[in-house]
Amino acid sequence: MSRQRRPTIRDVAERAGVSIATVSKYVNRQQSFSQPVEDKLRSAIKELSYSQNPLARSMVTGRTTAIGLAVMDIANPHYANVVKGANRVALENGYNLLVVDMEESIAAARPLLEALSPRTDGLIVSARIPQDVVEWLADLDKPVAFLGQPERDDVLTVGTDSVQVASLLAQYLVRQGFRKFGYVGYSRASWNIERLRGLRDVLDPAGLDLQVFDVEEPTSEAGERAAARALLNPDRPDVIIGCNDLVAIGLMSEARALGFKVPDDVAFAGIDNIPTSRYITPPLTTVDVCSQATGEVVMKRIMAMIEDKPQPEGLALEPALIIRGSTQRSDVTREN
Amino acid sequence: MSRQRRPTIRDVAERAGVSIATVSKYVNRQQSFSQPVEDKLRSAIKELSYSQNPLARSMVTGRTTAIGLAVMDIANPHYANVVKGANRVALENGYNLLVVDMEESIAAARPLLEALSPRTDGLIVSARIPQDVVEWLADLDKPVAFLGQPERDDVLTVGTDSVQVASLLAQYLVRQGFRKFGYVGYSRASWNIERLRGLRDVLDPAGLDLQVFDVEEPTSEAGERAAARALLNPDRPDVIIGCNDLVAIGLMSEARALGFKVPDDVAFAGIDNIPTSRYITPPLTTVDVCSQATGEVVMKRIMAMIEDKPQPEGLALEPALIIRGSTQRSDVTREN
DNA sequence: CTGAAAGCGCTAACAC
DNA sequence: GTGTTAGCGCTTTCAG
Repeated sequence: MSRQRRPTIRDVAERAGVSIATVSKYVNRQQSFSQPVEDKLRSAIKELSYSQNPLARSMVTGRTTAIGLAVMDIANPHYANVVKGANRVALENGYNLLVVDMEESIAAARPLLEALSPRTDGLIVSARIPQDVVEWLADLDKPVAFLGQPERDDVLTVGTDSVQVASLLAQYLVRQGFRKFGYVGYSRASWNIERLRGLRDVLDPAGLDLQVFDVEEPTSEAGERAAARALLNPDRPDVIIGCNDLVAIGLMSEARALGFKVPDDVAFAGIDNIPTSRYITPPLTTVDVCSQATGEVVMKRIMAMIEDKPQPEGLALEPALIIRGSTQRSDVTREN
Repeated sequence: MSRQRRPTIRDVAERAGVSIATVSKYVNRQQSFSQPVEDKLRSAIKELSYSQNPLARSMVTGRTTAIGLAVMDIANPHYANVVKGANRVALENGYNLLVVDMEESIAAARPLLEALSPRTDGLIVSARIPQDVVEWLADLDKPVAFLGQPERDDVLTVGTDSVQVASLLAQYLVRQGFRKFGYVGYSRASWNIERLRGLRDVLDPAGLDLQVFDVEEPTSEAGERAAARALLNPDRPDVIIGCNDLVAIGLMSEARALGFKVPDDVAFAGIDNIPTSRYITPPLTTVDVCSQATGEVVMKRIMAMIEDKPQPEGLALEPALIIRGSTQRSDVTREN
């Protein structure tokens, strides 16, 4: 019905009897105007219900006031919370956050980012992307920040330190008296090797055993499928660490289905501290990686880059051990 | 360092020794070329790692090949899964999905959508937005689809029928022998009244009691806070339905913390069938509202609108009852 | 099959 | 204060 061409700046200029430059300046509040001109402008804009075309504007200014955020899997609550944090800060500062989901697909990353990049003033990207894409991004005339573990000095990366996160967890578990460790990792993730190192840094010196398993995707379903491998062997670990909470939840669920008592037969811990980990039985011990704060910090940092301001100080992300029932055996003195 | 301007079509043309028109046609695969030209084009593009600027393209074509999706809360797994479904279909068909989070904030909707709209060929919007924004969207020169319950005939809405969903659940619970019902709703959501009606359609004729409570936000935390109100009264329900799984999970968790046996003292059910509902204890009975399929369907429909094709057939969304432990009392004969 | 040229809607000098 | 004009990077007639 009312489906018609959007009015342009030229329509407004004609109607108000002024030049298009004047309309542009008015719309962008760039100066003051004589009363008659201002009145005509206001009514012309209202009558046509004109609004700026941001695409055309971006073409000439080179700015979009939008920031892109590409995550590996929006269905992972960790990423959803990163988005939450980033979104809030973006909105508070007059930016729009445009989120795209890469669906854990490395191959799709490049075209997705190519399409996203020109629509934004800056890009926030999950770190687990191929090196050539990282190069391409770094060469881009556009601020880029990565989510995750720093790998290069010349790019900004925000996230908790994976080595530290894993060590924190391992130290606690050692103190709890666990002796045989299992780690169910996701070797396709860039942080996997760091987390493994964090574990080994603690376990190796103590001479403790670590069995390593792998999932094909970092989900609860994959965790469930991996459980039997880790549990049904004579040398079964007495505590199993999932590379993230999702995996740990799947592992623990399947362990219980197989008849194991958690944590007495086998204990479980995860990493991330997603909301669900509090609600399952037993509640999951994990490490809070500050998902939402990560989003906030990366947003603040990329805004500083875009606006050529100095990087804000005091934005450190401190991972925190969250002790819950999944690692607190009844036969062991509890800490804390 | 190498921060330079993105290469333009002109750079490619120059390098390949052809005109920009030729480059454009090549990039858009609009015709075939002589072997030498094709070779030069390919290598020039590769060497410069050129990619089209979609903004400039949109300026002239009027199309963006992007579709916007505005959700109320990306941290709600239901929406995250809608995004998943929509994203997959979009990608398969050469569109980019741009997601924005409205953070459950009605006020923020309008400006967010105004910013999103011109960047897309069509908009998918969570239905719970103010009427004036709906009007504005409907008058927009752009296909729009809503997520949720149909409220107007002149706009496309995709989602499972909330009345049906609630009735399905109520019928089952009645068959299970429950007599005193509780519903913890979220009155700010447009679907709340429908869900309540679906419940009443079944309970009223049977002369069964329904106590209604409300949460201030549809989250597990709010569910936890609401639990005491619903449980600590002499006339406590024997089954409590959360308006969604998140709320139900919070309710059930707090009920257990208060010492109630679930489902024997009090049973719980939710709506949505989010992944977590399978992993908690006891597993949550719920109704699958086809979150991911909703995203797929709405995407297919809006693509049809954008491309002026007839609406695809056979895309009905059939909600399904998912029976789990949270409503299966040991003293009652189990069905199914 | 290839190229020249006219814009898409807007902003940013630069004149007046 | 206001207007003129030259593009932003690209597609699209229309010639050749």
